[in-house]
Amino acid sequence: MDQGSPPTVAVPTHPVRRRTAIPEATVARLPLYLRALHALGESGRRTVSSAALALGAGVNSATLRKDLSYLGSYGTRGVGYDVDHLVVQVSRELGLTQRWCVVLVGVGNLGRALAGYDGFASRGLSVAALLDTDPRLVGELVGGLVVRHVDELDAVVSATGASIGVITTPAGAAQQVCDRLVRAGVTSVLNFAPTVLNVPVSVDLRQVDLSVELQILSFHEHRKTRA
Amino acid sequence: MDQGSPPTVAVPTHPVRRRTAIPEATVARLPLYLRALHALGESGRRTVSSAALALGAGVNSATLRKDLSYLGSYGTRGVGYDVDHLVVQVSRELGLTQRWCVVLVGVGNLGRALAGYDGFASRGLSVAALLDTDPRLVGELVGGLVVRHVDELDAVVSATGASIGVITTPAGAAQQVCDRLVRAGVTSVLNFAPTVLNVPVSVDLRQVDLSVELQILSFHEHRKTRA
DNA sequence: GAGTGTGAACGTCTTCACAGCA
DNA sequence: TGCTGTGAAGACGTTCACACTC
Repeated sequence: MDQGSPPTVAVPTHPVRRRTAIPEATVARLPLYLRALHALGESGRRTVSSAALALGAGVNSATLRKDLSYLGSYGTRGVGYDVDHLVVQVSRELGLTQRWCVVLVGVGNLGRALAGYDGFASRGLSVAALLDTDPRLVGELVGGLVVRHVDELDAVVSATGASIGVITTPAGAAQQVCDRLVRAGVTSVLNFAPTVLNVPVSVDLRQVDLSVELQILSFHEHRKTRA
Repeated sequence: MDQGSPPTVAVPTHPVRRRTAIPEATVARLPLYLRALHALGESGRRTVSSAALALGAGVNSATLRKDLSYLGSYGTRGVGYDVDHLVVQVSRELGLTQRWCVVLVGVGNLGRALAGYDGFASRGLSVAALLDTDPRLVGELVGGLVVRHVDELDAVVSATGASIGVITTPAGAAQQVCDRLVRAGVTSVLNFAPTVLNVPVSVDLRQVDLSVELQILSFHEHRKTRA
């Protein structure tokens, strides 16, 4: 996807490319494996088979084995995977062995939910700053952080070295906030506002629309009633 | 997928099957089209081309045309699609022309965010009840609804005729809540708790893990630093 | 000319099935 | 024997390219 690859047998342009690139679908499942592995570790399991781990992550065991094989051969035939070792490997692959600072813009209920979410801190992600435009919120203490005004965005990003921005503002403000984030130096954006955002190609963007999920369920409910 | 289809030319077992079943990937995009169409409608547009609508929804225009062709031929060659008409067609396909009642369990920040989300009411989805176990929350007014105790779940589902349940509890409580929802008669579940849930095959289940998205971004950030 | 609808090509993802190793 | 690692097959999804229509 980076270099236009010829339609013949894939010859790496750069001979010392680690392994084959990890498929996006695999990347999206690694966090699920990590979650399941943490749960297993806490329950005292030292080792786990692909079947058991797949169950805990809610995927097919063949899918899991193939996914893990992209990272390397970390299993033992006849035995399974060492839980602790696999946690390290998956974490490393996801870049969670280093801390990523996150700035969050929009301190509504969703913003608060994310700011107070344990799942981040326990992984390598820490919410370093909360920003909003509402003067009534600025200065308030939310999840141990003082809410700052959006105008301080540049200063905040510089000071924290944040590279990831989360947008939990209303849809109308999202593009403007996004532009500011990008200008401040953020290179990845997670958008919860129900709008399509435009970013430079160098910036990674992910969109999450909570209402989409419910509408998909509506479709399936609808289908049931006319079967 | 319902009937085991022979590997030869697909002959419908039931001759009066409406059209070909709509792919899941298409279903997942229909809400995006609907959102873009509503935005266009509010800005006064009467008609829209596949290119323009695709831009507003953040997808490729060929993908959009193919998606819409699954619903029928609602476009006019050389012109485009009638905005209002398409809103009706997409809404109908998603089952949003009827109201679906949703019960939400877990009135934390995320629960409140969802309860107060405009995007539901404006579509066919209405949050009919909020439930929690915390006695301090029970009785409180949140988004115009009085929070009820989870023990009232059966009564609430019966009274509202709710068929969709949303779980925004901590992970530890999710499976138990899910079981209760299913026993109460809910046939679709949307789970935000970071755990894999087990449900009967007759129940539709969707999982959303907010931390997964950030971990995916972490992966991409990590990849940038070693390029 | 403008823009939809769609076969065909292409790419990606999943699953099977089994060789190979502890 | 038990379970991983992986080629091969198949299902699925996307994109191209163009015939067809207004």
